[in-house]
Amino acid sequence: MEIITELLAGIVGDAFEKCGYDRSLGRVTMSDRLDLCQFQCNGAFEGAKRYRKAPFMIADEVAAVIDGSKFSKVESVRPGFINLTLKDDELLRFASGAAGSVPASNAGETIVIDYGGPNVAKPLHIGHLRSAVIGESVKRILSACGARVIGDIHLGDWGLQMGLIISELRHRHPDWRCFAADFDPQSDAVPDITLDDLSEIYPLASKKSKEDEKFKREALKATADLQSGDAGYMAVWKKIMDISVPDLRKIYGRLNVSFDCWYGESDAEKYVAPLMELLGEKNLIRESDGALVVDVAREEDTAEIPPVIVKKSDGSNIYATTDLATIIQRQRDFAPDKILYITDSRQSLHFEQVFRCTRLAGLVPESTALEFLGFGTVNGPDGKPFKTRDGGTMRLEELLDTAASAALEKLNESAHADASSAEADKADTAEKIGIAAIKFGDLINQRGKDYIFDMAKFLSFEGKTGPYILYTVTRINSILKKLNVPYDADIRPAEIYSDIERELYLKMALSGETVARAAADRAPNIICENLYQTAALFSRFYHDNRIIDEPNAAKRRDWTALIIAVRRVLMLYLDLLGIEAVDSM
RNA sequence: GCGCCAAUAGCUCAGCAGGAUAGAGCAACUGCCUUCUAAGCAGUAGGUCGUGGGUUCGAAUCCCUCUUGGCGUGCCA
Repeated sequence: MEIITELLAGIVGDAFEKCGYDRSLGRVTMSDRLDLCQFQCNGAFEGAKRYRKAPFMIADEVAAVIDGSKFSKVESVRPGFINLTLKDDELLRFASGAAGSVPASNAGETIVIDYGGPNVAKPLHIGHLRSAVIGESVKRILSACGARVIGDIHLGDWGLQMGLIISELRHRHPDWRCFAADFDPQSDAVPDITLDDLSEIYPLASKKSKEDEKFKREALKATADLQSGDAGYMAVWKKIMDISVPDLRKIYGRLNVSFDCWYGESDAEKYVAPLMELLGEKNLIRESDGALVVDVAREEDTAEIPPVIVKKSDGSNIYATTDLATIIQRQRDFAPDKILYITDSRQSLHFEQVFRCTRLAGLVPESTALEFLGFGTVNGPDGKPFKTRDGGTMRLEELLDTAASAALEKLNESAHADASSAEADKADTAEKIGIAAIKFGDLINQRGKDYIFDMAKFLSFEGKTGPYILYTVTRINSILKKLNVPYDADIRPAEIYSDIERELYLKMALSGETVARAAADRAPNIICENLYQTAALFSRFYHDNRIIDEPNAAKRRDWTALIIAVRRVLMLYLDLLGIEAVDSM
């Protein structure tokens, strides 16, 4: 599809060129003064410097020769703006073409996105929300723009956290066969462990290791032994994976977050030896305090960049090891053009080190982009990292349940909630509304910044929220049902009757640009913002006009076409955010 | 110490490849449901864009100083 501002930039650029100026000055943006025009070009200001001429003179000159066939208004306005407004039929043509389609800005690219990154040792908590939700959206946006995108969850299943759990289990159950020297994986089974056990054991073991040096050493030893393939520990590890992974799948499923690969750090193990060999061949490894490190600092660094530790002094792997080994695996399996990492921004230095090491070792071609997309911390209303009222960590599942039950309550008290809908349907709708509230609330924040997670605000479902968007869609659905017109009916609008409609069409005409920008910046919040604005414009239109009892048949038909197009845009945006709509609420 | 990031309305946040009057949601106040779903709509009020300088015809946006806060700074991830 065509991006409208680019198309207009071509037309205006032609005019600049015709007047003897650089055609790139013809850049067109959406107007910031809709009362004056729909689009503007500020190229005359920029040209003024270069050509030593007053901006308004250039603007006058250029405006006079712009091909006006698509415009109802082309004017030069002091001190040098070129203002453009499309003819209604052109706007309609653009808007109905743009509604629901996206630019192929990433066609032909293969992109691996590393997101989610849950730790299998403990239940998902609110901190895992962002990576999952942002990653899913970025994946969908890039995929919509034509890229072949591979989402990889990159489970945290091979580090110290496993050693901690194993050590604690060993203390509790010294009699378990898996901890015996003569453990036989063929005949000995590991007793059952439950999710509740895990969620109790991990924090406890983690705390214990900070206070008890002996226990810490045991855990480190267990980690190293696990990585070396100790049969008993492997059996316990397997057990933990067997109970943890299905639970993760369930919750990511609720969040409508999916992964193409469920690889973990453990899957990188078989690439660790080749990695070390390669680093050795290139003479990149140096021994330091018993550990093996790679120096990645550069002359021009203003900050001190410490070396990457690729083997700990006890011979075990650290996250840099698995991250590097995983790059080998990804190169081998997918030969991606880009690898995107979506993790907490506190890991930025770590990834800087890993990326530098990757370049030094030549693990991927020079042309392969490695991008770290950090996100901010989720804080509570007090501005400190989010905690429950009793100071604990809020489990993600509990959070989703709370949102869903608040939505259900609201659904029940709603005037529209008639007795006709089954309880099961209501619960399903409430679940979707709750998830929409949480995801939209997260995604609307600029990725890199910390944000305040306020439960009360999330559960109010008012204003600029996910439920507002879903509600807007249900209103359109409701009208279309009463008109007996399918949601996806192919009706082309012929006429615009009011400014609000014109604004809606303009908004829709710019949807391609919105998606392209969100893709380029890996910024779902741009989609959120435009989704809200589109929905809000529709709501204004909705209140000013009544469609189903509009006596003028042509008008009714055009309005029907309008709301179908609006619906298409809303649904597209929701899909790009990974949010499911509901039919009614 | 060094490095990264942030600071915009009472609160939470957009806006930042420089442009015309700095926007939204919430909270406050006023209206609007016999009419397509009021999880809505309209309106009022609310801002020296942290400070000081600089670049520019023009700065919330770019550069520098300072202040405050957050984070990072080799064997957790």
